[in-house]
Amino acid sequence: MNEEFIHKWESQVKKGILELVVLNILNNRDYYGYELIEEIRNYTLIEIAEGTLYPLLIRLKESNLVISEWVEQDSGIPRKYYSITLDGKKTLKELNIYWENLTRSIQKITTR
Amino acid sequence: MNEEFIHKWESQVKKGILELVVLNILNNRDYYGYELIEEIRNYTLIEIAEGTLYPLLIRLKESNLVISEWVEQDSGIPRKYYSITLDGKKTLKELNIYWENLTRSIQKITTR
DNA sequence: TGCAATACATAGTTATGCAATGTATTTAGT
DNA sequence: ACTAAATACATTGCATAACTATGTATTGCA
Repeated sequence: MNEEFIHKWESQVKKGILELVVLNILNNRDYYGYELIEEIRNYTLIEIAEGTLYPLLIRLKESNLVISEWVEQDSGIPRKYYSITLDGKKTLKELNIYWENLTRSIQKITTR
Repeated sequence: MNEEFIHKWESQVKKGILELVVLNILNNRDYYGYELIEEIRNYTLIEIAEGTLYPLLIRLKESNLVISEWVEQDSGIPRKYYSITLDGKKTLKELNIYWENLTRSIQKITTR
């Protein structure tokens, strides 16, 4: 009945959260874009469109939170690998703190 | 250093989440708008601007998730009280399920 | 008298997710 | 050999929502 409302809401909820997710994943090791999409799909069940991720990675790069490097493959299309920067790690720490407080707050509200 | 990035990110993260918070609060009892702002501020440390909440309540009403009623006061300005509808309760259940899965997924990523 | 708090509301700005579309290479199936 | 799907990147335009700024109006306090 309210499927449309819920669908729109789910899109809105992803705003900002996807940056948090991507930075946390890149905090473990380097990834290329297409790989990130699969990783997010597998580990979180979050659907992320290509038209969402690539601009997102560009924004992270422009904010100096990640750097990128083209890597030629033995066969196939070259991949652009992304690495988190020192700045990215520092910022991520603050995002994670904010996120933790936020979710704890909401937990209190939903379970009373 | 990246205060600007973090500040923008915090705004983006609130998108959708504020609707979840408001619906959960209204699921306990009726509130008027101004009261909701204080309630959210006190219980969650989430800052919500008036220019955010009032349009949000209008959207919830237009989606038939809440209804509103003007209530005259013995003294002072009349208050517009909001009540969650049956439709709102059903929708809220689904939002809470999605939210729970989402936060659990992110928890896995941030703590590895 | 004037300022802060209460209580509602809207217009314009800004940012992001997403569908649609595009390019190019490789692989698997028939 | 041909075709479709998968891989891998990217951009344009639309819809949506948070926020700043601004506005109206009442009440209480210094």
